[in-house]
Amino acid sequence: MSTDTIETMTSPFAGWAEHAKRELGRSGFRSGRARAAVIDLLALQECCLTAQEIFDGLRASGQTVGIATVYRVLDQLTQQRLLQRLEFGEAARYEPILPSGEHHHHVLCGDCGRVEPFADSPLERELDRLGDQLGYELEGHDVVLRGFCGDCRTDS
Amino acid sequence: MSTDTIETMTSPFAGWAEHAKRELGRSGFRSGRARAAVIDLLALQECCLTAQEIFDGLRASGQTVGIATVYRVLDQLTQQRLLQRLEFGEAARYEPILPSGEHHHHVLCGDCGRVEPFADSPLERELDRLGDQLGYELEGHDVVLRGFCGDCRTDS
DNA sequence: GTCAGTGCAAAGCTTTTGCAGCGCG
DNA sequence: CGCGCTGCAAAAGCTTTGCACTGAC
Repeated sequence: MSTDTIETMTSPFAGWAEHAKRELGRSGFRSGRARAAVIDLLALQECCLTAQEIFDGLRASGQTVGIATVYRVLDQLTQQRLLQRLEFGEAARYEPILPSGEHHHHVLCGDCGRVEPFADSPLERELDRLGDQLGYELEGHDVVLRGFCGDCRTDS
Repeated sequence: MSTDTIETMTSPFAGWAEHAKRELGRSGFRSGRARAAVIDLLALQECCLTAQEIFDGLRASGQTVGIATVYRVLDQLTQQRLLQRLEFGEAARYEPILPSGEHHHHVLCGDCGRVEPFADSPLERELDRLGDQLGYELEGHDVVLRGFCGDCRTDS
């Protein structure tokens, strides 16, 4: 509150921090400084972060949180289905799961390294259909597109 | 050669070993015992393997190959676009890329841990369409479905 | 003969675990 | 005031790198 910037207001994860804390309380977790800091930082993002990025981000804002605690918090939140764990390349990335069930996937540029989110309903329907077809009770799915973005593409 | 089993004949990656070796030669790589062993083992698989599984598999068949060499070979093959690197969970997995461009995706069971391949043309078309729509020149994509297989599902 | 290919051991990273102390409920 | 939450340091994977030696061309 108080001095939130425009960026904060337009974050796709607005309201998620409160949701997450409420859910944790409901599940019997106690509240703590470090966990609140991690949750608040995640809620301000546009897209997914690594544990190290979270650790550095908190450091930069003057908050000291042990890296082990960052990992523990990410693990708890993932198990409570409040975070989605993503695995591209080096380190695992995490991003909030919205209570609405809305979610997106990622497209990576192999040249500049950018990670962009995108959402698409037909794709979601197709994936659900596939789960049924395979006889699986689906719990989630990841889609990662790799290529070259508009700025980096060669168009040989 | 010599005592190939039926399984070998029906492997989805039949012919890939020769293709891979030919491509490497064409790119100026010299041939070597360890690399040939890794390539031959991969060509016999149904689905993706981890570096450790390859190392153990070679050991089991009496071939000694350093784990570092396994990683180096996997890295070279991936860079030559002869292998696809996949990242679910713990360790990275690798599987042959067929020259025909045919490929499949994976569905994981969260209970028994099984990994099954599946292919679906409508999904591929949808993903290509999305790349265009996003302004990306797509190079590849990964799709991972997570859930519970027919044997493990609860169907509450 | 030269230089890529290989094995072993050591180093590097990400992630997890042990343990002592702090603080929420 | 008990037990969960935290931080630090150590440990535990997976993966990469350094180096000396072997072997392909």
